[in-house]
Amino acid sequence: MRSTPAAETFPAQTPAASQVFTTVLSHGPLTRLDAGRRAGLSPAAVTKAVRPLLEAGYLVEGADEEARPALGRPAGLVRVNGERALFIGVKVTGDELIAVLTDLCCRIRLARRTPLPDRSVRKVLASVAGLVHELLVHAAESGAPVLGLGIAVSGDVDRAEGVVRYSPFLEWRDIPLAELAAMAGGLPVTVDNDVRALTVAEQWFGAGAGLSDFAVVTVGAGIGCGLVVHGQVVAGAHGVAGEIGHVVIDPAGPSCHCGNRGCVEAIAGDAAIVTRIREVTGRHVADSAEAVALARQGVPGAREVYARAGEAIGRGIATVANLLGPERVIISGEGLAAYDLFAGQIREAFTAAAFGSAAQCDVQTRPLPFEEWARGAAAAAIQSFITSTPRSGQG
Amino acid sequence: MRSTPAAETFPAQTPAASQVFTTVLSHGPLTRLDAGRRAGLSPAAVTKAVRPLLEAGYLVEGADEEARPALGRPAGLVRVNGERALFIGVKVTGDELIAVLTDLCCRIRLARRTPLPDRSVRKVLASVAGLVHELLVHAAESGAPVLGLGIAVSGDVDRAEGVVRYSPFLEWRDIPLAELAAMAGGLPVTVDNDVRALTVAEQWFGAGAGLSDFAVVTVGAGIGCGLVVHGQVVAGAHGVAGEIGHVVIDPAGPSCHCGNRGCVEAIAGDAAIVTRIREVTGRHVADSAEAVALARQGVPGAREVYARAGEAIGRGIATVANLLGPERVIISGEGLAAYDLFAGQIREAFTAAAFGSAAQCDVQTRPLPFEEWARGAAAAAIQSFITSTPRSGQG
DNA sequence: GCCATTATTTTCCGCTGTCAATAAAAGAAA
DNA sequence: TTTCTTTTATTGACAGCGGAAAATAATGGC
Repeated sequence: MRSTPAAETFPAQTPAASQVFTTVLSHGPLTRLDAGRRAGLSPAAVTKAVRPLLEAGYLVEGADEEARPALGRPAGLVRVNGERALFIGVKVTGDELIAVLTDLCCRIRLARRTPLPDRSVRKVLASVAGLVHELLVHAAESGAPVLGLGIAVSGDVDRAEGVVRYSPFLEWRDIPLAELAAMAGGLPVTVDNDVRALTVAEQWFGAGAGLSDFAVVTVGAGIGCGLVVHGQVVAGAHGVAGEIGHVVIDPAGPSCHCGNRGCVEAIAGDAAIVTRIREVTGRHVADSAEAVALARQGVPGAREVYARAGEAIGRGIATVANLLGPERVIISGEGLAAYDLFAGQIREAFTAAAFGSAAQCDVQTRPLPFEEWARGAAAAAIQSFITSTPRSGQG
Repeated sequence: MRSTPAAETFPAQTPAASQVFTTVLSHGPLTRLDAGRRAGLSPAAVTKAVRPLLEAGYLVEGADEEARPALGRPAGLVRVNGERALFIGVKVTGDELIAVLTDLCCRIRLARRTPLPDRSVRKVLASVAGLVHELLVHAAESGAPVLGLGIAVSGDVDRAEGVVRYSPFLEWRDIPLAELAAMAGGLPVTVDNDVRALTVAEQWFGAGAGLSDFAVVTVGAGIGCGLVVHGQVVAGAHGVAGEIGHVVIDPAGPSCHCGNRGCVEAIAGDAAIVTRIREVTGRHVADSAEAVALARQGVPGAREVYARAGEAIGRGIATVANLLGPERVIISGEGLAAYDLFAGQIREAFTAAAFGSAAQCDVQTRPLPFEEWARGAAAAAIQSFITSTPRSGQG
């Protein structure tokens, strides 16, 4: 039954050990005292938690040369040994696969992309296996073991079960992807929704580190949103959450594929912008790159389309802020390439529509290189590896 | 410094004991086995947790006469002894105080309301003290001790600190209400936002019992929303959360006191409906009761105003469902008196605007008697009492 | 009366994290 | 150089929580 080899498991048996490790992972090198303070543990507990992790090579010690206070015993810093383990993350889009090899600190070692002519589960799995193999070969040279594979798919994904319930882009329904991929690749597999995976990456390795309530908004072909509330990623009781793209901004707006009018996505999604610019300028516009170019050239009407998109996004973010009161909102996504075209409107619309002190929410932007989605998948795999119970876990 | 007497504390030292008690509180009489199953504990742990609570009188045993399976040792049911302790909840509105005396199961024993001619902190405290005294006298007859006072106020309230940061209705800013009321009344005081308090009541004693993700939407003078995500009430990083009333539904809609146009509250709030019906029908309409009457009589235009309000509420709820994917939404509030006038539209708009399986969310309505807000305050007090750490807690 | 069956309690037992005391690693003072 | 002071890390004893398994309890059926 189990074709996957008994993979290495993470030597953090106790809650405290997990706690300490993730704290060090997210907050860089820390003294044992600081780690304890952050994790709410006594120094003694940190010492005990750290030892097996040092022995297993997941943590390393290194003293901080500069910035040492003149008095007292110098602090010994503890940090995660990124070299200790590698992970692979794969993002499956409608027409291509993006894969990255990362270390334990989720730093990208290598990225690959390959077109995906066929969306059948079989073919996708074969392509994934091919990419994974390629990355494994590279990883073998570095000597570090690859300990997990994360796969990110848009749509309704049940991470705990490893099942893709429904992915409209891929036209998949109830595919036990984790199991299938584990059989093909021999690695423990984590499957998650793409936006949630990206949110995990921000939560552990990005601008969300240490925050208990924040949101990630992705702007691109679709408009998505990952939410962290009470320190946990929101998954939704029925698999749907963070659908900011289908929040209705203007009931008189353009119609959306979801059946409504004036969704954020129907105004600010890539396709919507391209279509609208085509209509407004009368020119032929092939893709968003051209749309951006037209707007930057100052072609009449094109700028306004972006302005309107920015307004829609800003309103959507304000809605999230009004409902959840996050500490921070991180805007990211491929669409950020056009950020200069709508940044002002996003901020303006957000400030106008945020209620009371919800406006205090810190709205940031982060560039999103194309491998970022795949990195999110790797982050999910890292998370699974670290939090996996050391019992006989199945792929 | 401490003018409050050393009040009785809840004898649940261990997490397991708290867990078991709240489980029994929310899910009625349970066998020890069932309680353990629900709380994720072994039967042995339940026995140990239950004993001190029985001894202290917070729990009582009672066998279930009917519905006993023919075989095996009959189960001994454990339930909360409501008589063991009483709590007082007070809701402060702009023009009146509502107070209730409840038992430990949050069942209302007595309700009182009194007009509030003056909103100064001094006067409000005096009125609260008067009402509390009156209820205390009644409570004394029953012999059960009153162990906590909850105060619910609309606006930005920091429950942990017991401070009202800003309440627009009362025009209060940074009032350490818990401390002030504790000095006046001699009871441990919990101060919370009114909608959050109501949400706590639903979470522990109502339709949210046992759910880890749900929302409470209140319809009335304002449109509010309390959220429970991952089993905890959402408070917002900056004190604002659940502001569904100021989610913009229609940028071309009527202007709202918050400065925007087309907020849910600007369409479906009591004042908005009355104003609009006045405009549409040309008649004099004094308050919502008259507005409802006109709509029920079939006066042309009045019904449509309610229909539009229902649509706005339904859209707002759909927005919550799209973003958070709650298991259930509980609609409540004074405005529910007009439920027959907009129920259809709420449901319709919700179904239309909910994305994908977010539409599976169970939308319920619950009548909201006038004392319900005060009961929410009592629920908050009960929660504080039960979860209070048995260290030297301050009032 | 004995047995099967289910509920509850008891009796250990492992394990976790805290506490308080101790060691370690400096620079400062003598 | 020695000794102090200061801050960090470690150690070992310890309390207590919750689990596993075995014992006990309460029934109805045979």
